[in-house]
Amino acid sequence: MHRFTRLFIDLDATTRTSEKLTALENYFRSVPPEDGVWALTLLVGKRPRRAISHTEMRRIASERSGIPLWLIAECHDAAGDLSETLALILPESDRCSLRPLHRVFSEWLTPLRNADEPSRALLLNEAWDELDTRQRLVFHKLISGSFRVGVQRRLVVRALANITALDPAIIEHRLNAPWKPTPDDYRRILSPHEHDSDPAAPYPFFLATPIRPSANDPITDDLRWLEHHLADPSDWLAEWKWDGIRAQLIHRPSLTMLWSRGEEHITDAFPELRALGALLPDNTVLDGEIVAWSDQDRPLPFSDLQRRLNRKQRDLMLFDDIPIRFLAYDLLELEGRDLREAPTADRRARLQNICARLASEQHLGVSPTIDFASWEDLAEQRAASRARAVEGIMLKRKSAPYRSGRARGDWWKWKIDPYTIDAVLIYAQRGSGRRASLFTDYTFALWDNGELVPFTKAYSGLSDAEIREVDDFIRKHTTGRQGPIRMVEPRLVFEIGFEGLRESDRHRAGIALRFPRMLRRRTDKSPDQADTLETLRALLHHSRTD
DNA sequence: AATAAGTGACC
DNA sequence: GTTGTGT
DNA sequence: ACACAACGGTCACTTATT
Repeated sequence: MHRFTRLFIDLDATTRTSEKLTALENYFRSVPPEDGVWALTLLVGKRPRRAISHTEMRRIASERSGIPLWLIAECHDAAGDLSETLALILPESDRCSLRPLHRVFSEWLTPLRNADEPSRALLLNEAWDELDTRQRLVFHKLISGSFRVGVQRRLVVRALANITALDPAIIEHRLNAPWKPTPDDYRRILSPHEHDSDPAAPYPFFLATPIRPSANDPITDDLRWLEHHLADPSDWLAEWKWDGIRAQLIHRPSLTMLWSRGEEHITDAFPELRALGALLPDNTVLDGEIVAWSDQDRPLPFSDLQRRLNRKQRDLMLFDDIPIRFLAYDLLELEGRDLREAPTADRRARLQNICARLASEQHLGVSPTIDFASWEDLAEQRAASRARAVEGIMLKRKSAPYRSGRARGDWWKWKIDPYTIDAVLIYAQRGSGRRASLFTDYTFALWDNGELVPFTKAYSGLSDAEIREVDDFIRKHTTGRQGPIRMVEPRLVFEIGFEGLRESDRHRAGIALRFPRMLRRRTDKSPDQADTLETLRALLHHSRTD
């Protein structure tokens, strides 16, 4: 526990990649597999679900420290983090626990989850007796299900690659296969032998970058941007950007599996697709999109598809209500040969060959390429995206290999221009972490019969400087409070951008937005010039019919 | 038993 | 998914 | 350019509270 706490503090203390990397390498070099595998689980895998509720933790801490609950709530409000607050208010201890990390799980965390209430209090007190302040902080995060630390998977992979002198891609591939926090699995993941990888694991996905991503790109026009950055249209392959779930379909002898982008095994949700495996040559891996597909031969909304995911009740799989297709767009492996280094155009040709034989399969299709003569031509076709129920266009360099992760340059997404609407800021809430001291979380409203009706929240889109301005306004123009929420004088107007909208009964306005964000402050507009709910309803109606 | 709140997957 | 910041 | 942090909403499911 002391080494892991040290690692946590080190990772938290810096934003420098090199320092994080060193901290990770030192840690993994110094701990035995029993502990290393738990650390690995915490850093790249799933954080433990909570073993005790905040309410109960607060109460037990209050009993031990003698600090009343209301005061703890105040401290929590000021500090912004309950684990930290409780670590600080408990009677100080300078003992430092040497209990190894795996025993923290087996002797504290697991029992805590299964114990009854009095035993939970006993266990917690026992742990507090042994841990120092920093260890308590980490421990609280572990047991309350809020453990998070500032490293992402990639960095951990790099650290392990450095330790083992293996290619990061190999580590990545091994981590993609199912593993459990056991010393054996840990040794396998760190095995210096290159081919100890699991054939059931998906390849790391290649992700596209949005075109014109940086706000300060001097070129503001999409067509100019394409001409400048992608140059010759004939070097590029265009496809529709489907609104579905990215997935790899892996077919091994007597085994077909489907993996999502988050490396989740989702085969069980789509048995129709597992059945496709039998039609493919052994050891074939397809990359593509699972899309809900109407009998009108067009995509259904994403939310329909989502209903097929995470289902426990297998008897109600909605096969007929929500039919699906796998639209393949890449071939990563064929008959055991890894094709990722081959040019995109070649992989495409082979993919079409394989799927041509299966043209009658209703659940399988090749995502068609879009013929286009010029960028202008493609822009015109893109304008039909909403009508086709797709999200825009994908552009892939014909000569490029299949890369891993969000590598820039070869795969681009050119999404449809977002919808926009001008709305009034009416509530605000504090952010968390780096933004704990500022009001960064905003609720927006539209006019409806002379009344402002809240319809969405948005956080992203403002720079720190703009946030400070808005925060200042909120502090000076608060009209009331409800718990952590401040009511704000309805004076600021923002242009809200979003990708789509649908009816929803979770919101008073009856409509929910997809990917809402602030595009800009409308200082030129007064609140009464903001849009109405009627405008939004009209957009909703329009989006269903065009 | 019914409802609310939380979690984790997808986008 | 989107976005802004820091290195 | 990249990694990271802080956020939006849905759905299905689980756990806590009434």
